[in-house]
Amino acid sequence: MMRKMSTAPTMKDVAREAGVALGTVSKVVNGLPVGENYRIRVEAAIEKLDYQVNSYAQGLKSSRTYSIAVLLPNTFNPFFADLAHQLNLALQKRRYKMLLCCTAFNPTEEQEYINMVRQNKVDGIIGLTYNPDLVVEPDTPYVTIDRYMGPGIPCVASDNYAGGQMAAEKLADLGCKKVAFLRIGSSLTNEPNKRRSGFENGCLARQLNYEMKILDDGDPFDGFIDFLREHFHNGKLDFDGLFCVTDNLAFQIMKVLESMGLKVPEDVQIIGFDGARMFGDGRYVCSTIVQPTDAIAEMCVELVLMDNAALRPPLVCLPVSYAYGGTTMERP
Amino acid sequence: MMRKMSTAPTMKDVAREAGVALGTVSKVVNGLPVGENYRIRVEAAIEKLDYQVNSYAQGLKSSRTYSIAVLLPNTFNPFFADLAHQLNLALQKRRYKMLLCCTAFNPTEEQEYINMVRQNKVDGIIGLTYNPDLVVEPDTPYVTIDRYMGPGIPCVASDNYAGGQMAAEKLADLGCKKVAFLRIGSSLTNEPNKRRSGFENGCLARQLNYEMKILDDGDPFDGFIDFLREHFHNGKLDFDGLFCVTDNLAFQIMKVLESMGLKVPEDVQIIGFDGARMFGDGRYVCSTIVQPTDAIAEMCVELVLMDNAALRPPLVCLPVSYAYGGTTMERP
DNA sequence: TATGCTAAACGAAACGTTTCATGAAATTTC
DNA sequence: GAAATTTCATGAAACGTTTCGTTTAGCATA
Repeated sequence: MMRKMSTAPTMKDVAREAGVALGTVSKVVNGLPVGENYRIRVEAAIEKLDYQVNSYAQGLKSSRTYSIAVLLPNTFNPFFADLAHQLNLALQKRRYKMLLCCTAFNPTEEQEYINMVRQNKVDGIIGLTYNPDLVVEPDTPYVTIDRYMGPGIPCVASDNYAGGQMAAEKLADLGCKKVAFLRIGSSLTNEPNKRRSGFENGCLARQLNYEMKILDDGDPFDGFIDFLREHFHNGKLDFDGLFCVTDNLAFQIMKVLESMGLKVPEDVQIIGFDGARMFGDGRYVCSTIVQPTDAIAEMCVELVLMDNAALRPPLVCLPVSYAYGGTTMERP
Repeated sequence: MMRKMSTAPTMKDVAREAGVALGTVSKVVNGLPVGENYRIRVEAAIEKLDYQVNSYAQGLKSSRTYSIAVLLPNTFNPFFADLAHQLNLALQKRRYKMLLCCTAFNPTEEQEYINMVRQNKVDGIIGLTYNPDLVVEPDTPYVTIDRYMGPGIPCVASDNYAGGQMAAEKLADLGCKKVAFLRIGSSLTNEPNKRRSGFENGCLARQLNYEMKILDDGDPFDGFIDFLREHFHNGKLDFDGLFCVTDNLAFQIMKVLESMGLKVPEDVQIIGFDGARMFGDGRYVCSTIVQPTDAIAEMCVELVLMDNAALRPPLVCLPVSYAYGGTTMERP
């Protein structure tokens, strides 16, 4: 007496087993109101047959897929890694799946992923992208991180302006007299660019001398080396403090300073931005302005799943904080 | 004269537009042989209507979803982050999507994700998991990283034994006289455990004195601190070399040594395992045995997508290499 | 007991593909 | 030139859900 076990059980099988109609099973599965005795019978049948809904049939019928695509440049950079992790957590909490797409900062990749994801009918997209003219399906909720892309597309970011200001104030508090701001990155208008104006403002408020060295994405890194050399006389740097636009940059700059025979933080104090840590819980890579990745992730998920699109704010800025990481002079 | 644009175009729309049958459109979309003139007409219609296949309908009908679930503990640890990235690359190359699931080393999470993923009818699963008795759907191809789970479930790993041996040899080459192996991690049998025996063997071959301190997953980290204290007399450590089972551990141990007033690598040389780097391309966190994450990822994808399950090897070991990271004495 | 009303189960239709039996057209063969 | 063969477009059926108009059962009222 063989049972046909060749194929996975469907709702129809459950209905037959429980002696109820198809629609009733559907209701039970979706938690809709059903008579108590029916519910019990259906649940027993589900248990017995080890029934699992087929989410492809579900997706086809209801165009609700419980999956969100996340576009990030990579998972190398601890900031992105952290973001990926927090997004995964926030989505999981709501029983959503995360489709992770690494774009390598490549505008073509970004667009291709968006297209691919359209086919997959994800319920929404959360993207930290660099393509200035990304074409997104207007009917798929889209939320960006760090990059304002137009009305109807909310952008979630740290309070970059406040972060820049905080960095300036911290350097001033730590006794710096002449500082510099180093930035390399996208030349598009985006939220992280506000770090510069925040920093400038902070310096002005504290009457702190400052210079800027701004490179664009394609520019060779050597630009910074040249800049530092120009300000290097008799074994001493003109600056006693540096604010680097990211921890990644700070990390690279430290290597340059080291090769010039300069000590961090004794000769130059450095503050980065992002809050990069080595193993998720290790110490910070450098003294840094920490982005609240947990809050950012939570907010992104909140917004991308929001029913009433009209209520979505165009820009959400979340508070940053300062963390000691050994590249500034104070004791932690 | 309004076109109905309310809903996305379907194959039926394309067929009507091109004046061909539904099946013909399907063939064109799937690259099956079709008369040249038909193909051209269909392609024009697809272009014109901006048609995108609905992969949920596709998945329902063909039970081929072009998506693979990847289970990793997190994306913090640079090794996992690297793996995630390389897997993403390898999958993307074959036009597969990656469903990333972070399990936080939690057996329950792991099982829940497996269950969730069953519903989603992914084409396969690649998992770096810790639950010893994970129940996986036998009809979904499963490939593990680092953990042999039984026949029919291929395991991809670095050559951990050779890596351990390499670490011992390196320490011997660098002039160490007495070394120690520190390990914390899962007590299950798994591939990384072979690092110990490889190391032991390497030490014996080179007549290098060694000790071991092995902690299990739940054990408090203080076990290592106690161990080091026991071997610390008059400001000197009994060991001049340490092999830590992961870079993460090496990183933590370095902090302990620092707090004891010991200098790395002058007082103690340290070799870790994994090949963790800060920003994907920064320097290594410590001198380390590097795992070939690219090859691991490629192999996992290869195996999980392999048509003939019978041909899948039970275990694949891939070659590791040594990298200088500032915690050993040689110049890079 | 007959009537009206509510609540909830029922089950057919539809979602957008793939597949396959059918048949038409083109090609080959004698 | 007719018959046999091959080639390939056709379109209906099926995949496993959700939805919604219909029907039935249950209960209160008179």
